[in-house]
Amino acid sequence: MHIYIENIAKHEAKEVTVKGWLYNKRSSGKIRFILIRDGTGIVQSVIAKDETKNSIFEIADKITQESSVMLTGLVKKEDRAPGGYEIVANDLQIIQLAQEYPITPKDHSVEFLLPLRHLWLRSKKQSAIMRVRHEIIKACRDFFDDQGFVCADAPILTPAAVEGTTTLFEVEYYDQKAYLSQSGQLYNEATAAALGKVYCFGPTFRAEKSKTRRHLTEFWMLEPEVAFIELDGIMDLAENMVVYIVKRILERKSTELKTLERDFSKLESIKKPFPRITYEEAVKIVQKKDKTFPEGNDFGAPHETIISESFDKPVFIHHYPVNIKAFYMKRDPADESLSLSVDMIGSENAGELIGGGQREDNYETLLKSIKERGLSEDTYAWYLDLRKYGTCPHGGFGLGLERTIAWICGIKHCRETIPFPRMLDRVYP
RNA sequence: UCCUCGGUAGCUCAAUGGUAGAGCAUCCGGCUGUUAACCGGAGGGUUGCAGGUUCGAAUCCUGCCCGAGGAGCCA
Repeated sequence: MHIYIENIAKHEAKEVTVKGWLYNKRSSGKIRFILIRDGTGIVQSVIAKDETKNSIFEIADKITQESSVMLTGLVKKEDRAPGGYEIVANDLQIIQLAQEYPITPKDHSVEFLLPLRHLWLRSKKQSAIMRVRHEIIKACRDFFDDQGFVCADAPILTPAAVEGTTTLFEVEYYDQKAYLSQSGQLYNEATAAALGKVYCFGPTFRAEKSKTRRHLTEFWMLEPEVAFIELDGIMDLAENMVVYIVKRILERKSTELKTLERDFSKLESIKKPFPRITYEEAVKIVQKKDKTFPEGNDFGAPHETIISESFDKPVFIHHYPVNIKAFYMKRDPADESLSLSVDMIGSENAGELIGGGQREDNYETLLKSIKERGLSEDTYAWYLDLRKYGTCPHGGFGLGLERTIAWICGIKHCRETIPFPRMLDRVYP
């Protein structure tokens, strides 16, 4: 019977077949140990010369790393085997004998591994990250679906910019120009007015010349948008979501977190409430360590580090000055120079994981803001329409998926959190 | 666009102006419980490229190419 390695314990003392790839092998005189991986786990099989067919023993000698194989044998509880179980082989077939495999079980540099990403994904650590990624995606969807949100995805091909105009990938769209989406947010506002509570979840694209551990040119963003919600409600939603995701990964992906050598205590402390500080309070924290930081500026990576190190949980920073946030942010009625915006900085120096806020819902104010920034009224005509036909207080946020995965996995660089990272100067493989 | 660091065997690195080397991988041999197994042997090099200084350059100088980290911008 063909089984997956993750279920091996259920088949103790039974004959099973595993299908997979040779992970590694060791030998000692007349005994061979081969490690097979099938994507769900790794299992050791033992082949002793005097206790099995000669043909199997010869195959075990010949087999190379990453050859595809089919192995049949008896499952035995064995403390000496990694994982606690091993298979006593009585049949072994090579599906394809692999050529010399470039990625050995020793250390390699990212320089070497990145062009080999299609093979690198087979390694223990990388496949663990992909499994955590999958669970985070599923947790995000479940969190919103269970509360009656509707997934209403935004288009990827768009006629205009959401954020700036300098960071767009341009594509030919028949006889006109189109751009790859930087955010689904403006469309979310339309679907939220149709459906009440919505989210979109898909790839977004930014042609920034950024070359840091936090940047990909193609990254996934989860963006909920809610009608009749205000700033505090947006923070509540984000906080509940993050707590839910972290708890679920701890419950369901502990094996993977162990493979990644993650410090569990750092994740176990992610509980409500998260600190909520104003931009002004955040500036004071930064200025304690960097006296040169001018109030009114946006925080750069070193400043985020200072803020992050002051807390052992993610922290919300709200009420940023209007001029460092996008045109659609609602102004604080109590102080017109401030916006009802909020960012969430991850703990352990994970950077900005969430950006969002309450949107400008007044037609005249929004039009003024568009004009002030030199944007075209015509381009945003449909967006302005939303303020003509039953406008209401509303808002939402965007969660950077790859940064969130990197934070939860304790991985430094975002490029390891997506199967095939797209970065400045790298689109292969 | 700017700043910093780097490029030596398939991989990871050493050799600080004087014979280019080690571990892993590969191939051959040994070992009946291995845990990135171990032990012995072999093959493997235009030191990123082009100039220059020098009796002599992987090493010093100039230019270029490629890569990594970071800044700005941003999730």
